[in-house]
Amino acid sequence: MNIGEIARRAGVSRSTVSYALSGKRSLSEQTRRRIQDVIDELGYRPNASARALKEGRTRTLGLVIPPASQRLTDMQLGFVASVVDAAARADLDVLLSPSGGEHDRSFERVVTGSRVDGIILMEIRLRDDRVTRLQQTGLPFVGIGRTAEPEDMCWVDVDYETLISRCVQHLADLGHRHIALVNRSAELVAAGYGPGHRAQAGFARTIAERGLTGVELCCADDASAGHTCVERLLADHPEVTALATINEAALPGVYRALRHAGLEIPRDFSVTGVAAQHWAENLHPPLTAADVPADQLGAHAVDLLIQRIANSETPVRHLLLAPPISLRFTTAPAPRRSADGAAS
Amino acid sequence: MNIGEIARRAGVSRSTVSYALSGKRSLSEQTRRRIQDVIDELGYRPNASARALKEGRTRTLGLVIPPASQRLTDMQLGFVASVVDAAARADLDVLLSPSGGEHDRSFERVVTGSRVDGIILMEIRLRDDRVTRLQQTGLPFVGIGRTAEPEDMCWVDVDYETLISRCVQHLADLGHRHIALVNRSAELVAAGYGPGHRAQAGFARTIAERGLTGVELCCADDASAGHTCVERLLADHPEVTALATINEAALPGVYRALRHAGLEIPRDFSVTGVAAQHWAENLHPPLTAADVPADQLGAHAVDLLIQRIANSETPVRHLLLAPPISLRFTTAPAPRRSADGAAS
DNA sequence: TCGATTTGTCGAACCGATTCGATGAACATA
DNA sequence: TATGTTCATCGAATCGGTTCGACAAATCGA
Repeated sequence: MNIGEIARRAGVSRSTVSYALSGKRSLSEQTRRRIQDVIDELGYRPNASARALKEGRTRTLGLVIPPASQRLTDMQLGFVASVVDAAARADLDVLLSPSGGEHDRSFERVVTGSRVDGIILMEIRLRDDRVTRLQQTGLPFVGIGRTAEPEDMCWVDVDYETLISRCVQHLADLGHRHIALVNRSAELVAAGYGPGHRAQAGFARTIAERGLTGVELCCADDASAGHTCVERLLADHPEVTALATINEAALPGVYRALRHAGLEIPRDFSVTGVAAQHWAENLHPPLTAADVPADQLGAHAVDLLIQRIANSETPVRHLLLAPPISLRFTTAPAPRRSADGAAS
Repeated sequence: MNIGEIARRAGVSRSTVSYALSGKRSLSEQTRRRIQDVIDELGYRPNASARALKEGRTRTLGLVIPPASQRLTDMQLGFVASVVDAAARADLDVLLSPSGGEHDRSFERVVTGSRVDGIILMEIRLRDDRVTRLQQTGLPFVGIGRTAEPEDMCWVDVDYETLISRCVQHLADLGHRHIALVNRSAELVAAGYGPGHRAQAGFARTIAERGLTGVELCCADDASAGHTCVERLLADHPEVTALATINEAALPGVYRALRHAGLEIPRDFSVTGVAAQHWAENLHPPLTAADVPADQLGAHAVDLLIQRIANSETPVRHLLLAPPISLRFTTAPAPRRSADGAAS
């Protein structure tokens, strides 16, 4: 069931069938009809490999995700979903490639075997070998996230520095003087995870500007780690009355630990940060947070990539989003506390 | 940078380079070395489309997921992760295709354009057009889930009927007489979602066998729906003292509604069901549930598919898993209640 | 030393599409 | 009627690999 078979049954040459399919030359209505009938009858569709070989493009995008074994956060899942959706809208397929860990073969295959027309790279580190590798090869790519020197690459990113700064401002405006930052895991930050570092920077800067005191904590990406982390925070720094976080997966545990300690949110303790909208809304109480528009980011990344693929001379473009904080129900004026930090 | 270029630089023919790469014929150590050096120097890798065209296989698996816009449950995410991992271990790539909704073009492209060697189909309905379509085309495929007549296809599935039955048995053994089933959304069940129907069947059968009374509820896949659903349950059926569910996404809301109603889990109300282990453990209190081993299922599906691809005469095989219930902290003996159902 | 076998390499065909230049028929123009 | 256009279609080359048959050189056994 290849193009030759169609041609034979329709009594035309293979090239004529090809033109009927692509419309790149005019055909008599009569032959076009005949060819279309045969195609419909046999359910023929051109072989993707053959087409890719001749055309020099695969109509496929690569999506490089963090090693799949490590659970994706809600936000990451949102990115994947929106990339897949946006690609589907543009009639492009998506090839998934876990990278990092033991999966470097997969990354190399995708990058180097002409399997895809371009790549979307998630979870970029401040220094990232994969970016270097992609720049070597010249394959078009767009990052969701950015390296330390991001000028000569295309990316979309969330401005964690600004967002965490705004969170701290917001808490300071409410009278909180002692604020914690709950970051993502220590290993991730140590490995140069950009959002972690930028959140730190925004936090430290704003704490200093407003003359507050701040505590930084790292926390693994799950609820029980969030629980432990806040227990420790309350024990070691009882003066703290609010926290901001970029670790959405930890939030259920954060809530739980506060409740266990007899602190009601937001009356006794305020919580805010950066999270996927879906996640923030489904917590209880719903989280006052900067809602990361994962769907927009993913779709925009796909758009940028499509442009670069169409014309590799397209200037590199960036999109740095700092969505406003959505006020929900987890921040309130700082409670009055006695000197030792117990709630009044 | 194609095979001809390598051949020229190494001073051999293209076929010799090909044999050097595949090892399918013996070469002198000397020429093999020379060729390998050139390959390493230029970082050459064969063009995947050309290879796929000649070999007649793409070394790619298709993974058909529910429309990405609709959020994946934790369990579904586990399937995706394990499929991607298992495929990577077998040096296969994974092409993602959202299906259903507006994405039928994507499904057709994957199925019919010779883009993949085989397909893994998630979220199969009791009657499923995609299965019919795949059987027509003869493309090897394996379902995660199964249709109403699953004998002539390959699949792996979770035995929801047995699992929910066991949940009810467990609750009955603890003295509960009035038990609810929290199913997934009404639309999903109406659309012929297999697990929904099979859970219903197991529930109804066991309720009858043990002479209990049962209530069935449908509930959308998120926490707030779970909350509403349980509120309604408590209002309409105050005699109910326990529930079983296959709707893991609703569980946080289920817990919350029970707490709001002043019911402590498991003292006043027992909760159990089927969930991804990760999810069950991260709830608070951790859920007594049948832990679905998503990673095993996905890996097994990939294995089956690889076998079928290698030899399409491989007999169809099934795997129906009924993992044991892990006792955690959400079931307890039925509370004594007054006749109108209020806790004593 | 001759024929048989093994070893190492090459050339050509092929996979299934796309696309360019060519060709012949139909038609218009002079 | 000769000439130039336009239209519809075809044949052949091409994309970058793999693989089969051929063949020369080296090695072996008798």
